[in-house]
Amino acid sequence: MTDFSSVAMMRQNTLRRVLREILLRGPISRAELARITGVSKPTMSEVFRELEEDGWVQVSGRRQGKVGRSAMVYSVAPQRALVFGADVGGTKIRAALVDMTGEIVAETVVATEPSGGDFVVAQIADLADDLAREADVGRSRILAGTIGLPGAFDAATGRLMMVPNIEGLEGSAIRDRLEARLGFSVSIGNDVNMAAKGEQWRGAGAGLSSFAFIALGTGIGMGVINENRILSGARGAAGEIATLPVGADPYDSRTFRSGALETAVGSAAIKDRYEALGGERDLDVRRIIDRLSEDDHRAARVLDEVARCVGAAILAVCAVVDPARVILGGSIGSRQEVLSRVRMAVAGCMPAPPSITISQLGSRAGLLGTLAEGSENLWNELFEADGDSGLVRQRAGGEAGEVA
Amino acid sequence: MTDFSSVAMMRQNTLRRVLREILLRGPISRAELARITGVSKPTMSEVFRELEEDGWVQVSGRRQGKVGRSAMVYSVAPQRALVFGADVGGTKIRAALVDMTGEIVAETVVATEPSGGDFVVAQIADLADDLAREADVGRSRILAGTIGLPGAFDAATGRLMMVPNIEGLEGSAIRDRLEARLGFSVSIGNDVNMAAKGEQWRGAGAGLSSFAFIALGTGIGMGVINENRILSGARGAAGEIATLPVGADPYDSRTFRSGALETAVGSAAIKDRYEALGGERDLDVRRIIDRLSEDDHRAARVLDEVARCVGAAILAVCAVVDPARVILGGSIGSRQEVLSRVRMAVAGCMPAPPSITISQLGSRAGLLGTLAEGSENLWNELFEADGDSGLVRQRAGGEAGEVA
DNA sequence: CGCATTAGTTCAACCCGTTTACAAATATGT
DNA sequence: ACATATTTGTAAACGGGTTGAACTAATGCG
Repeated sequence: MTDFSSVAMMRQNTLRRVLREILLRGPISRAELARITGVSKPTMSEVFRELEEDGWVQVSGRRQGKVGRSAMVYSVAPQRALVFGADVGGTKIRAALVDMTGEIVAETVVATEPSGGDFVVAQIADLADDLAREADVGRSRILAGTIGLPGAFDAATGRLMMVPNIEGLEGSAIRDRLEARLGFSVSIGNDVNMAAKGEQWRGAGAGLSSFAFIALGTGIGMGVINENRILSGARGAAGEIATLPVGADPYDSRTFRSGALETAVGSAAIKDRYEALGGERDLDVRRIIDRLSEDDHRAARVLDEVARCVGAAILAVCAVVDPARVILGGSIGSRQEVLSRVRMAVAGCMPAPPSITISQLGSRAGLLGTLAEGSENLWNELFEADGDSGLVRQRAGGEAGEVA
Repeated sequence: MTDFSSVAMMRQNTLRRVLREILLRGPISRAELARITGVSKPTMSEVFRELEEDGWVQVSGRRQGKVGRSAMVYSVAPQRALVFGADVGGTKIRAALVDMTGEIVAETVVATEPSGGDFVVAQIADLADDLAREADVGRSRILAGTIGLPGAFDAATGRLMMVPNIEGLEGSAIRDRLEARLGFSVSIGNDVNMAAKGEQWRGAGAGLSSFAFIALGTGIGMGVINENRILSGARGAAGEIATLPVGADPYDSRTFRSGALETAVGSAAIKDRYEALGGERDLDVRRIIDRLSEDDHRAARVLDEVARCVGAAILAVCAVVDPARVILGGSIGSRQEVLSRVRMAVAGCMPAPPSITISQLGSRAGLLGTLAEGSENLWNELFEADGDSGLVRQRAGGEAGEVA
């Protein structure tokens, strides 16, 4: 909305406007920016002085070769503001730091603390410290962070519900706990939603404003992006498609709690189906899919059945949210053998099926999503928010200083 | 984003900020507003002078009874800016004008021009004229409008697709045509989405930020509100749940084009089912439902079957978008006899079903939704947009004047 | 009727951005 | 090599918008 109209706010706005343009347009001179934005040259110089003093921009060269005086070229100091992202899974935590230009300056993977709860919170905080050290930047330069977690984060109550795999987080005010430990503003996202966001940032969803990401592995889950926003639902449970009435009778008491679709296409279901057809016992799902190349007709039949269920699920998803594309991920969903069968199935039940592709980022999708989400939040805070974004501290009798 | 920081913009911002506060806080004095907003008294008086000169605010009384000098109390001139809304159906067009306080100042219903196309466009334009006359306001005071239409409006291409019931609109750039005729900025919305918006504005969705509205009549359709925004989908086809894989095999070639769910629960399906059970022929669906009170076991069985399908559809919708509530509307959906059966069905397939209620606005829901949507658009244009919102014309050697 | 209190105006001062003018630096043409 | 056109960047004067302080106006209260 419109910001405060006080005189002091005007400079704050100019600072934001100029910094944003430098970020968007890359290395640029003051005169050039003055022409583009309409801000006068004297003001531009003054603004650059403040931004440079505060460490936001730095000289990155001189423009030469053209007629006239050579220009000082400035660019944003990428490490002035960093964003922390972490994708917390039941077994692994992936974490990284990204700078303002979108470059990942440090990344790591560790095993999740099996004790869960506060141990995981502490572990995440340590990761932030480690990464800052690794990237050789001040810890205080991390201004925002996003944590991806399995489960539904209810923004209204601030609590994380339905958390599988990690002990001691069910019903926890995880955001507040993390903020207290990390010392910067934290947002929480569902792991599959984050994977969708990641694919949009630099994966199979690049350039799309509305699409769905379906993670098909042990279980099944979905993240939907609609008009560039994550579809969250009233309790943060949107995309929990395990319960879709597909593959089994939804009114059957056996599927009442576990979810019809998941009992039809989850890893356990695939194994069960394979064994029921007389296939080898205790075989990993990956191995079952591998056997397709050995002309295992049982594996082929099982996969066909699974694909028909996934196809119907995609039909349902398209009926409700109309995605431009469906991206398949997860250990099963990202198999080419599954994709081709799903495409076939979808062609059999939809007159105008969406494009269907495989995740480009694999297991890193979730992490990249948290980085994208965190960067977006920081961007909004710096450039879109009302009032004082704390870009450059108001000088009250002193020098300009740190960020809020 | 942040607006232009030029000096001239500062006053524009102050105007917007002040006008918005007056709208939100109702009748208020200048001194009071100065205290609340932090804007100084001299500036506040100057701003009020401009707003009054331009007709945005007017004196509405004096504050007396308190110690000290009595204050002039101002409020927004409600008819300074009006919004036009129209819900265009196959047989009827409902249209209305709403002022800035949200009060409907004129409303009408007419039969839709059967010739369709340009005739309907002209008809809508005439309605705007008629309503302005009826409300006794200048036609130019209508600053924005929203038209609800059946079909999917693809914002990317600007064209309306899949239009049933109205001739000559398929594939049309309907927004541009309407804007040309109406002379103010127009937005297009799907009729069911508009009904959902209407229920949120002043119906069964009041106070909810995420819910679904399901229209069950001749066909079946849905509008979803997620985080106060309409879920549109990539091609504006979100909520077209006629094709949900419920009630029939989605891979059956007979339901390939018509949609599994719609062939199971549409009016035609209900009649067919009833007749197949040996019920009276050529009976209106409304009459079939009426017969429940006469202990017609065939009607009961048909309705139970339909409710089970709707229940499974709601399960699917909840799995995908997690609404806080499902509102049933349309000629069939708004029947109490249907609601109770659907509630029963849902309890049989969901551990934690959403609340399910009947539309409070009936056939006016769509119209109210267009008014809500149009008001929201105007609000954004006036108060949230970048740069010059044209609230008060820049004085260039003359008096302040009209709006853009 | 005087006083405390609140509403609203006048005026000088300040901050920010712009315009204009000018100094500094660089490529180009002769 | 040198003048010239061109561009960058700074200095000074100016103007618009907001503010704080001082002031006038109006009202309730004792």
